[in-house]
Amino acid sequence: MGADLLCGLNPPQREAVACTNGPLLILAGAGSGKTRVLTHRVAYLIAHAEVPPFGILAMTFTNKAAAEMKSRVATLAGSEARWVWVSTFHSLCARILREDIEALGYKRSFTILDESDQTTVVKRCMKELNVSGDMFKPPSVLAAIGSAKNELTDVDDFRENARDVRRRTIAQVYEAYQRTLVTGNALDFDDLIMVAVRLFRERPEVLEKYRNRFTHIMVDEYQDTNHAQYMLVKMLAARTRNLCVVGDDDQSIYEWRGADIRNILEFERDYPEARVVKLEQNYRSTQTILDAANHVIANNRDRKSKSLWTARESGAKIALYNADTEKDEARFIADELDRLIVAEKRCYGDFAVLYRMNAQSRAIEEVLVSRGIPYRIVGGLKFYERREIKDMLAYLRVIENPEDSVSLERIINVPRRGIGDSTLAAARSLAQEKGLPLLAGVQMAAESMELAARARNALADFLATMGRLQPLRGERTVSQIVRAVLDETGYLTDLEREQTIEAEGRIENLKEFITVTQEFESRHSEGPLDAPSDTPLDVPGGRLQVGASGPNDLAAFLEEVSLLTDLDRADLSADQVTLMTMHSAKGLEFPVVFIAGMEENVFPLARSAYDPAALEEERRLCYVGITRAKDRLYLVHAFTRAIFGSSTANPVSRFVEEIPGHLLVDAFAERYAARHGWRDETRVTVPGQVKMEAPARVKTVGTEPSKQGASEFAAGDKVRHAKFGEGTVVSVNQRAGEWFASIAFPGGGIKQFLLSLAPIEKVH
DNA sequence: CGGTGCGTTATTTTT
DNA sequence: TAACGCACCG
Repeated sequence: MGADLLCGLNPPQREAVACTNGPLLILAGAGSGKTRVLTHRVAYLIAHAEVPPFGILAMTFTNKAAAEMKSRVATLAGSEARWVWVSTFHSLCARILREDIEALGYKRSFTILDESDQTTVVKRCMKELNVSGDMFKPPSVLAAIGSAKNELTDVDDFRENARDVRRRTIAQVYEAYQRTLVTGNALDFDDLIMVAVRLFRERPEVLEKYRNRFTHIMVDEYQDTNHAQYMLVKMLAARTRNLCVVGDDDQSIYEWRGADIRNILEFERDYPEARVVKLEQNYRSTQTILDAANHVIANNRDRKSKSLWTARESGAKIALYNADTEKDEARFIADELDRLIVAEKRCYGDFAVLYRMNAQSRAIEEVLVSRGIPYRIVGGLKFYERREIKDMLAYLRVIENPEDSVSLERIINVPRRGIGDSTLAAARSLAQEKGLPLLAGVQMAAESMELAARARNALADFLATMGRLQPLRGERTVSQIVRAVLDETGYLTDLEREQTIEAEGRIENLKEFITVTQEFESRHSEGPLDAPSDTPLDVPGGRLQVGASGPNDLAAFLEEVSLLTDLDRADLSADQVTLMTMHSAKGLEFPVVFIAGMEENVFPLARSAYDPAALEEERRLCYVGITRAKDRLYLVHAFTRAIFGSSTANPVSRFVEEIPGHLLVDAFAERYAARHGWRDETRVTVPGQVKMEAPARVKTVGTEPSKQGASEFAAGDKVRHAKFGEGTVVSVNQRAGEWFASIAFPGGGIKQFLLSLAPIEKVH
């Protein structure tokens, strides 16, 4: 059996699978069969090394990766596999904390806050502390708090290390924020990890329990771990040191979110006895695509050198298309897509369109809709972030955890019941005086003579409603509770009364939400599958509790939902074109990939261009994007792009320049022009609302581009414009035989000019 | 209290 | 473009 598991693997893969003891670092390039190695290794541990399955812990970042690994391990190792713990970092920590968090003074019914909840709390804390929203943007304050938590820096540490005014102010907000969470018995995503580490530190006997349990630990995407996750893994693995981490420093694209690339670069320092295996054979892409990826990434300094190779032939060249605008870009993509469906008998599911920012999806979507091409968007507007869904979840959370003040604030006046800001503020201050959760403050306020009778009645009504809903917890199934909330609160009636398309959409979403709860119930009523009665932790499959609708159903549902993302709901098997950011595309592959927006200031983003570390991360993102493609890759850039309202002209991305010319082919010259002829995109909108007429194009394929004006100006030149005054040439680029210059004016932004017409002269 | 309208601002986001 | 915060008014 053990030997079977080594069949069909290449030598380094085999080495990684068969290395069952001690620390192991697997450097797995893109498409090198990483998941295959991980799953085979789990099966091998069970079958060959006789490791009990419940001693194996495999950690991933996404539920999707966890689910895939789980099912593939099941295929290889059979029913034994369900005892293996395959879990995301966050759900592992959530489960550990549900068991033992009481040791730290939280209750086991704690709520998990998502990002929008966090923003709400931070904004409120800033307001209470009179911190100016101009100087301190809530998202950046939140980011500072988040990265502190990722570094395991608590409020006290943070305050002590706050040197300047800014940091000291943030320290105050952090303190207030954390106090809000603690009194609300709530944890944010970062807390899940940080508090778990704290639990291990303060309760060695708890750590000991897990250390003894997990004799073999595996971590996927190790390059994306942050310090807290690193520490968690280190603590868990300290006894046996049977730690296998898999990652690729070239695919580290979450540094901005706290991922610490040193975790992988310095693994051998942490574990000097570590074995290192490099997987460099790529089974995914053509040689041309790999060459391009290798050339781009070679421009990064800080990396473990490796070079991907493939046994596949070189394949098609990478098609580069210079679109006029983002609309033309979308049109080109749709054209090529249709063409390949016929010419190469492709299906929609073979294609992915990748971009840097979600905002770019719009133009592409519009064209796909108008052509009737089926597509799916990953990311962007999320199901669980829709208002009505968040409202329902907030009700459920308050029912489950009445101390959850964040959720309570969300729903106390939804639907409208006449509880306004001032009433709420009164309740809040009453609660704060006594250090009690908000609900207690609401109860006091309802009886307080300080408040108007109308406000008191409104509060009393609300309390009565919640009083009817609260007892349903443990008595009814989740879907029954949701229905009760919709009815009792009048939420549904209000929406129905609205009679708008928007309201109808919300009702549809609520129906969908009920379906989600029902699915959850049917999954959980299949009865105890395999849970031994001695410890509820022994449930494989990421579930908190097993069994028919019991008292903890709601808790389990809420936990599952808080840790779920849209990606987990997306059905990637349907025959549709996939649109998503390059970040979301990590770990996926497609026969044909389009990368849109290959322009400076878009990709790489303008703010990353001058920060070497940020630029390297952008480049890794580019590497990830390129290596998603199996057979064909398209790089598309637009001469001008309307984004956030105004249009800007950007030069082609430096990443395109980093690809050797012989790997590229001009898609326009190759076929697009031949099929369509030139179009007459004549109007170019430039920043500052200046509209400029460019001559209609009368060019035919093969005509030499005009060289006129080419030598006149160059980047860096100082020029004077008749209207805008002195400026500096940022770039000069050619388009359809005409030369354009981007000129920066002090204080006036960057404007685009047609050199043959614009009133500009050189200044010496 | 709650609705309207204006001005500001703008990555990426595994959980 | 579009979402959100804030100020103002009924």
